[in-house]
Amino acid sequence: MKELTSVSVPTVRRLPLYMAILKEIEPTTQYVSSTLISDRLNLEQIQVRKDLAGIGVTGQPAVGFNVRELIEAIEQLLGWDNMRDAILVGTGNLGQALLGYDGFARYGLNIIAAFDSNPEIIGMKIHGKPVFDIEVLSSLTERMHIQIGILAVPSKVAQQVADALIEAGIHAIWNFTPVKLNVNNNIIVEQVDLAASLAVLSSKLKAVNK
Amino acid sequence: MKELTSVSVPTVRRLPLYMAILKEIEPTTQYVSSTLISDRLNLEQIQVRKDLAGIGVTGQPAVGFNVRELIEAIEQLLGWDNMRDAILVGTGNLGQALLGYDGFARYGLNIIAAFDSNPEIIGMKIHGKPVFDIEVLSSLTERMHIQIGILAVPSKVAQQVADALIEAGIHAIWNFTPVKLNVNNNIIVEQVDLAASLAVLSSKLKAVNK
DNA sequence: ATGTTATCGATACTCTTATATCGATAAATA
DNA sequence: TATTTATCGATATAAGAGTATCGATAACAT
Repeated sequence: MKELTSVSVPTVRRLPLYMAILKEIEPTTQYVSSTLISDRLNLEQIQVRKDLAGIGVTGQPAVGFNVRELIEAIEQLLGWDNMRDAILVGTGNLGQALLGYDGFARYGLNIIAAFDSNPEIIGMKIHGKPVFDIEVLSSLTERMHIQIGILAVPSKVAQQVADALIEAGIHAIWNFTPVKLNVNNNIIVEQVDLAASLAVLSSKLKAVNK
Repeated sequence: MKELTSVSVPTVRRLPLYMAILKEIEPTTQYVSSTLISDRLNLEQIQVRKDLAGIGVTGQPAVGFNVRELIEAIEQLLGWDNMRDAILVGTGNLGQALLGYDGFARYGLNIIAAFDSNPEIIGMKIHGKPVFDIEVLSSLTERMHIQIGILAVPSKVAQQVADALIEAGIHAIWNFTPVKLNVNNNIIVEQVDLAASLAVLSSKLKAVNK
């Protein structure tokens, strides 16, 4: 169970899918084949096998992969084995929804607080999480060594708030705005681009309709 | 302005980014260069140019692309030129947030109603949108010829609700669950996979930290 | 008027990702 | 015990996406 080169992004994106299946079958199954996983996900068998090889686990010909071993390897690679604290900026619709989503814990993410600039919201709690003034961002992040910032602010201020996050010591930004952020390349940015996703849906629908 | 082959998904995903810039400069600018766009988005100049060529617009050497023409081509390709109606299923945290997000209008999407199975919510309005019983799904979708369904239900029932959506005549599913849906290939599925996105962020952070 | 520069289109190349093939292994079956 | 079958690893091939190069064009500056 060693990792030689870094795992590709497409592979990493599929790992949570594999994980869901593995967790489901774990109680009753000791070995799993790449075929079983690929069938359930409508993927190619060889793609699953290559992904698993990529994360450093080896299977046994004619037998399959050890389920427990796979789970541990993926958990370790994704950091789901120990919790990471994060803060969220922007308590609009989306920000509030993310604060209330209890599924992140399963993925090792713990949002400990939110920040906003609206005086009417500062000091309140949303889904049990305190909302602080964006101005005091760094006091919390630095004291608690927070590395992850979730960006859920309006587009117009996205870049500016991102800069503030980095200034406050954040290393990784989960960007829910449709803005391509301009940051140093030592900062990790992962974007959830709803506009892009909708564009794909929409263009495919358009292509079918005519 | 003709489209020869279908535009690639990566290209489509970048179009909204281009659009934001085009809309911004439109009032004051008639021609735009691929360099200007690429600089503002930290992309390669040639990638922008190839994308624009891909959607069927031609520029003028030494001059650039006509801004108005670009906007119209992209709007047409993405279907932003005329509104599409959609329904949403699942009024948990995420569902409610999507109902309240007013930015979709800009992308030609209009959520006209929500559906849920919880009797306490059925009959209410969320962000001004009515919530109906999931059981009466088809009566609305068929009457109004709705093509797009937004799936924001718990993972356990995702496949089952997707089947119900298709049964009710939905052609395209915007899937916010982390479940890989199993559908006929005449049905369009576009997934917003937060688990996958978080996995990428998390693995990159893990790689940096050691 | 002439040269320089920014720009595009077309073609070629590289890199990453996905898929196919084949021999080896061990379980299950005849 | 022999044969079939499902499975893996390794290597090779194909497909897709990104990037580089070069000649042509027209605006701008000299």
